[in-house]
Amino acid sequence: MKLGGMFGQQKQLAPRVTPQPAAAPAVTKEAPVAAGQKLAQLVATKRKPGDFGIVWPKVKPQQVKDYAPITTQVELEAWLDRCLETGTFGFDWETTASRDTKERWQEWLAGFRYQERKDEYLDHAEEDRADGRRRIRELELQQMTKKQREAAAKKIGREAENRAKEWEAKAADLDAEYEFQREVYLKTPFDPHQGEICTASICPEPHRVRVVPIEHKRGKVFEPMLTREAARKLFMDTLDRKIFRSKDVRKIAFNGPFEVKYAAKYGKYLQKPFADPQLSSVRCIQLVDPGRIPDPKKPASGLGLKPQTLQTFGVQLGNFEEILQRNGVDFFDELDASQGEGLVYSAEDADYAVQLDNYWMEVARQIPKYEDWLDNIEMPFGRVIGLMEYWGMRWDEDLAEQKRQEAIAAQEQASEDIKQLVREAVRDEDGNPLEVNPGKGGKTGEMKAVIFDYMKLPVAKLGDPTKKGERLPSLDEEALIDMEFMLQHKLHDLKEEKYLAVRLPDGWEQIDPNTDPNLDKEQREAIRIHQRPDHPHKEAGIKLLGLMRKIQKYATLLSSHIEGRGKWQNPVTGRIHCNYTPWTETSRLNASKPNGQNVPRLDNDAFGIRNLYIPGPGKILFFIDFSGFELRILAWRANDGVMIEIFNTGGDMHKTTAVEMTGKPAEEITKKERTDAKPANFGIAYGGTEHALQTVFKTDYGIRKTLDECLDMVNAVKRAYSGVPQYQVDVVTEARDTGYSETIYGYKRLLPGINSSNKYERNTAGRQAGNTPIQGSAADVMKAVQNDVYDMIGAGTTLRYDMDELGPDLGEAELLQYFPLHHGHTDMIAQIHDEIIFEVDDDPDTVDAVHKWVKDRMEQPPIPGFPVKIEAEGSVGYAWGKKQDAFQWAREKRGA
DNA sequence: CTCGAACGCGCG
DNA sequence: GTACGAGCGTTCGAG
Repeated sequence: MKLGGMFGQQKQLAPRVTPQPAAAPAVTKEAPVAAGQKLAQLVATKRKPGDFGIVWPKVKPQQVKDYAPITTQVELEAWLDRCLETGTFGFDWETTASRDTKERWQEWLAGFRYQERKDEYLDHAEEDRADGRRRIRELELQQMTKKQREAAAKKIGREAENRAKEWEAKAADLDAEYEFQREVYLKTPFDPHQGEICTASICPEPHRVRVVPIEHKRGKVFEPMLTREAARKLFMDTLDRKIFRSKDVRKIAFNGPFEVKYAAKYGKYLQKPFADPQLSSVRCIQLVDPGRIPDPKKPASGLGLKPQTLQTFGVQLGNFEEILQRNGVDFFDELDASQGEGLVYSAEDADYAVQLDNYWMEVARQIPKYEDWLDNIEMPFGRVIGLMEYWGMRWDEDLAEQKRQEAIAAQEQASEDIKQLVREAVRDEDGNPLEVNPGKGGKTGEMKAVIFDYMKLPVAKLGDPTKKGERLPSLDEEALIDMEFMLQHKLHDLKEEKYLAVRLPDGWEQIDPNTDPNLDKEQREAIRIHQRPDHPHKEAGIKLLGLMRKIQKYATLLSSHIEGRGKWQNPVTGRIHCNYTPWTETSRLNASKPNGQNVPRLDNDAFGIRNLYIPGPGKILFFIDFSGFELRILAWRANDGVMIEIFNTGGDMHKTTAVEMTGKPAEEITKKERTDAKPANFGIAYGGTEHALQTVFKTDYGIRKTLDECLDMVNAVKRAYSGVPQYQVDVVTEARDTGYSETIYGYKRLLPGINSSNKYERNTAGRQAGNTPIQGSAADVMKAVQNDVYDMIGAGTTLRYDMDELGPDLGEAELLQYFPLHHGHTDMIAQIHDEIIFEVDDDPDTVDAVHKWVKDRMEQPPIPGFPVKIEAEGSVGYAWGKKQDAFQWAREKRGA
């Protein structure tokens, strides 16, 4: 190694991890000292921003493996006792298509008649060709010239070939459909509603694993005298009794949500401690070795169990698909898991989950607060993800179809109106009415040509300046609003808007703005604008822009929110199970396939899509959300006395802001003035500017304000809550030093741009530094709450299960009072950042009990001494779009 | 024909 | 050129 590489640390962040950590630069760059001394020394040394001075864990060599199958309950109990001794339970499920799923597949195959239909199509193709050849031969018998015969033969041949090709295309479609369905079928083991656990492996310490083959077509299985259902139940019950409910055993699974989801299928809940080395590894790598993550949007990609085991321990694990392929089978349960590669494959995952957990938690301990955050917030939250994915939300298919038809009709009507309007307003080069294709959303190239080339409507806004290439005119909602405004007021440039406020002298119609000596510059401009003729397409243009806004709304609602959701309905549950991941920059959740966190609000949706989300039979939806959550967190983080006072005394922050903006006393603030203050308040948390505020007013509130007015408002907010701008300066200063921004429980977001020489990058990073502690702390607090909800559901479920087994003990009223939450009756099914959705028995006592417990938990101070009151509000509904107050509902229900 | 960029829009 | 975070559907052009 070159000396420059060892000591020249200009650009160095953290060293790269290698399979041989002895070679890692962090260990070798300084004189060898004892680890403790070294740590102390590193703490004392001033480090570069983003450098955590990690001492990479020493990797112990792999030992001879003790992998073996377990086939009896006695062996299982003994092995779990071992886990109790070590305090470690590394585990992994192998799953397969369930019997029902396999039956459904066989039925589908039978109905699809793949081979039969394919043979039929190909026969038809062959017949068509043969027929063509026969008819060409017949031409010989007819009276015609050679040339005629050749032409006729050519025609017949072409027609026959075309018919044959059509049959072959049908055969190809059949192939494609079969392949598609088969791919879907082969993925069913990932879905607990279509799959089943066939094998489990259990690791109490590195290198020692027992594999439990529960249901396999070959080899020994667990308790072979039992039915497979009974064996699986015995296995899960035993795990639950000895391990899952224990608060002393660390349950470790790589990609924990998957294991948790399958546990939920059997009504099992895993109490903390719960570890997932996928989370600990990626979270650590993001901070100490960010170069290892090529795509920050998908930080876990390339960091699965197998690549990590290779990179960290130098061990190449078996490949699942290859093993199946080599054995010529579709699913794992067709292999023997009691010996050979089936056994080894199962065992390895649990073994290396434990080893990776050990390794990365040693790294986490060297990052301030990270071990705590991972152990108490982030890793246990994987259980919540698994649970919410397991349940999903019921989707009202019939109503959805009705709404789909309505949306299609609305979209088509808007499309027809646009076409007709363009025909009337615009002629093509030949003087004929112009035919235009508006597409689904009215944003095709043809439409752009109509608007900007034919009609020459004014351009209000150009495309994204941060993107390379020419800035084309924008047609987003803001642009459409501004274009309409410009037509109304004869503006050629939006910058002229300010002249509309200029007071015109009497008789301005007759004044020549170019020569009159009594005018100032502004008056001249104003008169010039007012004296302009109307745009030749003023009326048609305004109508067209209105239609453009409508068709875009309909297109979005139809494609993304009706059709785009319905297609994800699970074939078994009929529900929509969206996926969640924690991979966001602020530690928030995200949701996908479909995104369950962006369902349109009723006030912005002509079709009421939230009403398509309904509870299951005998159930009701219970919603509870933090009120003003991020602003409360901001009040704490900025330590702003005024904001804290407002939130703690039930005051009205929007009104207070309005007072500062208008200079009027609080009693005289009008409803409009209060509404005006709202976006300004929300904006400050993002480091908002007057420009952004202006856009929000225009697009969300339909109010036009000048930049100066918006600037005044931004300044008013900063004056009213002086702690906030101070906080924003302080947090940036700190981030420039440390290289990161941090949340309440310790998540850290690296901000490489914070010291950039590029002003834009630096400012962006500065706003992120200010926002991350707010948005990220809100996310952390929500995760802590949901972790406790999960634990409570687990506790209630366990208690009721034990009562069933051991005989009744408590009455339902007591149960609801002390353990209000339990599986299958009070289920947590979704999270939308500051809101949790539950599906609960349609019973006022149950709803009240859940409401009371969850509200109380949510309103606890996030940390001791937290100065701001936290409030949560509950509501219920038989559809997402039909919320009512939860306490009132329960009262009425009891009365009825 | 497939894939990705650009654009636009839904949510907190 | 100036608001934070996220996912997805449509359109269009490159490969």
